[in-house]
Amino acid sequence: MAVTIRELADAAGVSIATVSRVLNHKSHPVSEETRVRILALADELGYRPNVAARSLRTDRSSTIGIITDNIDSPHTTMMIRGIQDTVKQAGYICVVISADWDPEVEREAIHDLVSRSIDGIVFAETWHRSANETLALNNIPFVFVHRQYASESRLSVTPDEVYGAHLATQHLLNLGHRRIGYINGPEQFWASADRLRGYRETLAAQGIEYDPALVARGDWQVASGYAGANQILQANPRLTALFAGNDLMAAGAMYALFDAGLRVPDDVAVVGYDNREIARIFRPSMTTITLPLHEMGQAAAQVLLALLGGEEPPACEIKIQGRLMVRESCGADPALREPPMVRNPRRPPILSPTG
Amino acid sequence: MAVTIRELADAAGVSIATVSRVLNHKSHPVSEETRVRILALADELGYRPNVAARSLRTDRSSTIGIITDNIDSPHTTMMIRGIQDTVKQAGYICVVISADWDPEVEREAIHDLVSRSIDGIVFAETWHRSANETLALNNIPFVFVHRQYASESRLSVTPDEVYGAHLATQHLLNLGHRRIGYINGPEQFWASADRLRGYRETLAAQGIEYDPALVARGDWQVASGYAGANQILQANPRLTALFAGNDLMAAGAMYALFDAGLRVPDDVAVVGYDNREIARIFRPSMTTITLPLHEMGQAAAQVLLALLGGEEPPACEIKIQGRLMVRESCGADPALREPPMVRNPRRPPILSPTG
DNA sequence: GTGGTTGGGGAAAACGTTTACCGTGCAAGT
DNA sequence: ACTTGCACGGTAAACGTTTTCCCCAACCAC
Repeated sequence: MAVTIRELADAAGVSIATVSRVLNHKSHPVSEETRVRILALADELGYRPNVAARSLRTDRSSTIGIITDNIDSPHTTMMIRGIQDTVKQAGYICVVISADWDPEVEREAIHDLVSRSIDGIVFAETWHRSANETLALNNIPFVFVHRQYASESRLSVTPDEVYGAHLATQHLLNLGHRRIGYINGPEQFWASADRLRGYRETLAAQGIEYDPALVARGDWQVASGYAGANQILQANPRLTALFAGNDLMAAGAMYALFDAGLRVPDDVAVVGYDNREIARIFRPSMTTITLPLHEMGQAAAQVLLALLGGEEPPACEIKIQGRLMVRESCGADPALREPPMVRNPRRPPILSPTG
Repeated sequence: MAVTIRELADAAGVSIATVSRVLNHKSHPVSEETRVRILALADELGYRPNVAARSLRTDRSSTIGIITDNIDSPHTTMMIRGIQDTVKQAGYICVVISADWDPEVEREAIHDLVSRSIDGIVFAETWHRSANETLALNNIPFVFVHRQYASESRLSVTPDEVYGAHLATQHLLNLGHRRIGYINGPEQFWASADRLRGYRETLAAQGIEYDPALVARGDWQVASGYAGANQILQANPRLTALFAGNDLMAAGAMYALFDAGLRVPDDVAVVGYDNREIARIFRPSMTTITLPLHEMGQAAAQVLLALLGGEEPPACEIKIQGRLMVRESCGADPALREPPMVRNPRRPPILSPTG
């Protein structure tokens, strides 16, 4: 089987204590000579500490848990990637658990992780506050990332939605638009509230007063973007720009504009949010706001690592800013844009009514 | 801290050996009375075996590893979900590692997992055959799922690409089409080879001879679907149907058809492959072949569990069949279809040139 | 009555680490 | 010369399980 610390110690002619000391580079001094000898020998024999034995002794496992409601979501996987990339450098690996929006499953998962001497947990887009006490009791550090409900003050990292909506709105203002519609997500998501706020504040800063007739409410889905755009259009026939709370609704909105005989971006400029895959593929390709999921994962992991190292976390609530991704749907100067997936040399974008 | 087997044994007035025996329901008999007493007490005290200690003793960890090149891919996450769902019922959890197409990272990951007494590994969409010997040496079972290169015979589960292409082609034939174009993926992927084969065999079975002028080669991306469709169209002006090797190329193809003044599905029917998110969102929504990723993950996990249980695996190469997802782009009877994301009551689908 | 079997249970070794506790031997300070 | 301190290293306990070996009582067959 695998080579143990005992065998390594015997081979080096020292005690296992010495080996352990050089490997864990602790305070206890070891002569430079034996140090390099053991290190060389360890490398040669391919020695790898048995993690189970170490965990048993130290009650730490070099493992962090990621609890999410469903790993099968584009949001979640990018955050996981960010977390992994960061903790990996510190020698940690990740176990991922899908809790399926079921508090009982989540609770069970937490207990399981605790019995595995997990070092820390990040809750991605979820938290049912089940077994919160369990974690506190075993004082296992935990962090939230992209959590939906912000009712309590917790260590968490979230996207800066206000800033993102500001970016989108300001971009449209910069392009000369003044009547800018907004299709919001469901109000119970703070993302919706914050994005609406960013939209309003940016307009206000420009001296444009808020007009409720320019705002519709969707449910993040394509069909609601379609309906929302029609609603806004009906109240504002002279609309020149539309900002959608996410890319799916932006797609629906563009379908609606097309059906209304309006061209994008020529007649109406459109900006989405999230930078989902569809934004790249759509024609016209969508200008949108990126959700900085990878960076959020990294930030959450850094907070967790700090906690594990006994440090104070940098801040209680960390907000990560996304950025504007300029593509075709906003009608901005092509020089600013990334090339579209399919450029049509002869014809206007597919959504234009020229056919 | 957590309650140990010692405390549980003391509370029950028995030895730890007895407790261990009832908990692991092994051959050694225990009287029914003490059995229920211990079980009740364990439940009451919230006893959970320390996994590290158990691993140390048994060299098993109730953990299986998933190695993939990049967790941030729609394909991968659905397979992971399938794996998780299956192994969870057997008490296993999953650690997932992204190897980034780097054999060295993969090798390192394998060693890490071995030192953690991992019970089994599934390689998802990857394998650099690094450290294959390591696994064999420690006789850790492993399985491949959705592996790209099939040069060697290994325990693996893959989608039945021939069947999927057959489904698509047959569907178009059933709708009355005879001149059916095909945009293939890059030849070095067996998925491309198999899909092409399914296409050819289905045509042959119908007595239609294979025409190379109806086949183009893409690279899975949107732009290549655009180019491929144009190429086929130029050689076959009377084309009535197009089958694309994936949904992205199907999207590109539909853009090309639109630009050529052709309506989908009225003039040309289109079928994609993979059932990616875009297939649902696109207008017209795409008829496509599902990639049975969840089922593949489940199957792979079942094979692994069988191996872990000492059983013989059911088969060496398991192929999972996808199914036809009928939507708008093929022009089939609407009664057969799932409702599109956005139905337009007044106008034809967006891709039609009526504008 | 003797020997064998069987149901039930305990003692203790072992798994591979980390680490608290002790020894040396040597240099420096008094 | 006698402490004191430090650099270096060994011994052994401990972590919480599983499992081997053993024991005891009861029962059965002869």
